[in-house]
Amino acid sequence: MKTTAYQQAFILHFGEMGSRWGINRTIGQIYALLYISPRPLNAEQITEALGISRSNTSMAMKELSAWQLVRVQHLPDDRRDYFTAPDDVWEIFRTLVAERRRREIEPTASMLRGALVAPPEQGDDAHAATKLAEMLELIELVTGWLDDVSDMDQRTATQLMKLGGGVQKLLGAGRRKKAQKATKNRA
Amino acid sequence: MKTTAYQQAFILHFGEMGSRWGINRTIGQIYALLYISPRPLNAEQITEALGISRSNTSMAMKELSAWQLVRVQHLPDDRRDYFTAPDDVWEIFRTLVAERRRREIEPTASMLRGALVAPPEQGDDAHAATKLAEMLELIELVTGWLDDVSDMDQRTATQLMKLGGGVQKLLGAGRRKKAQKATKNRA
DNA sequence: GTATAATTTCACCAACTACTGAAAAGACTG
DNA sequence: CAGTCTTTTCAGTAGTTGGTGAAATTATAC
Repeated sequence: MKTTAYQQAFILHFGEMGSRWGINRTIGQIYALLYISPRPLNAEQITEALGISRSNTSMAMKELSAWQLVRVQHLPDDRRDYFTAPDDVWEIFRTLVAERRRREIEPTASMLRGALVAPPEQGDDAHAATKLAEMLELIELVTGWLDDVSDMDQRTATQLMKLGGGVQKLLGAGRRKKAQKATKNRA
Repeated sequence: MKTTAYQQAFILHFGEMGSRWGINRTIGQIYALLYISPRPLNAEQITEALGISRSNTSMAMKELSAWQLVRVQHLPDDRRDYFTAPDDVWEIFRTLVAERRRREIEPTASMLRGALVAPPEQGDDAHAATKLAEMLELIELVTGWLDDVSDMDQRTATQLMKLGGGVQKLLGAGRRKKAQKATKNRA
């Protein structure tokens, strides 16, 4: 497995962005490689393409599997594992949203729910409880919405998002804050 | 400045989640503290409340300011800086979305645009270019939508999100993937 | 069973990040 | 301006994370 300069640019970018996205360089690179690869790759090919150690590849694949971002498959007469990224970006997007929600938001939502079971009613604690409630409400609103969108097929979701601020017309109200904007011609 | 056990729980949770959110413990704790504090706090109070060093507080405030997540204000006859988090969660949410977008998505979108100015037309590079285009399209769709929602006032956005999958009725199409769901009674 | 191929685990080292205390810089007062 | 209060910077260090090679484990073949 050798990669072209064109592919390299993309792979290296994902590696660098990895730290901002909370994943490590190796994982970012591997995912980029799998995403653009026209065929499944085995661990050895990945190792060679990226110039990393075999064990590093192994650990990264484990992590990517935990994120449910890769599929394993097998070729006839070959017992090595071959990996692919789903080829539908929309599916990848949904998986990412679901996993990030589970890891980064759900624990907080559940802590907040716990703190609000018997909210204090006096003093600064009462004020704190009010703020926690506001935060929880927003979290539930947004995650609920994300659930709804994840349940849509790509076509519907696309339609919905392209509609953008235009949805207000449908809702009947006309409360835009900053007049026009990009909205208009994305449909 | 001392914190109650109730406040502590919230603050410590944010500190722990910090690593998952890509911020450090100190920053998570400080933000939690400011968020629930009924009044502005100065650096010394924060330092004391969290049991960290004064210099750590200073660096954290610099970082939070860079994220535009805190406001500085002054009290009469007191030359220390007093910090607050915006008290509207919706505003905080918008800031977070905008900043994450700027730091975590925009660099990639711009790299993709660059790679697609003169896309290769043959072989594996051509396939890669197709995948990059798909990714860019999704990114633009989602960020465009986020822009639209950020421009809405909280009321409108809430209404929109509560509507959830119900928007499909408005759109006229009926393509839900997994029949009903939580959607129904959130309005 | 033994041999071989493929994968995973893990102790170790390197690189990076978070935090501190001390010193410097900046801002205001009289 | 000297003195004081406040904030910032920074070198050093502790703690964490990332990546490797060697060894162990698992899976298949003969």
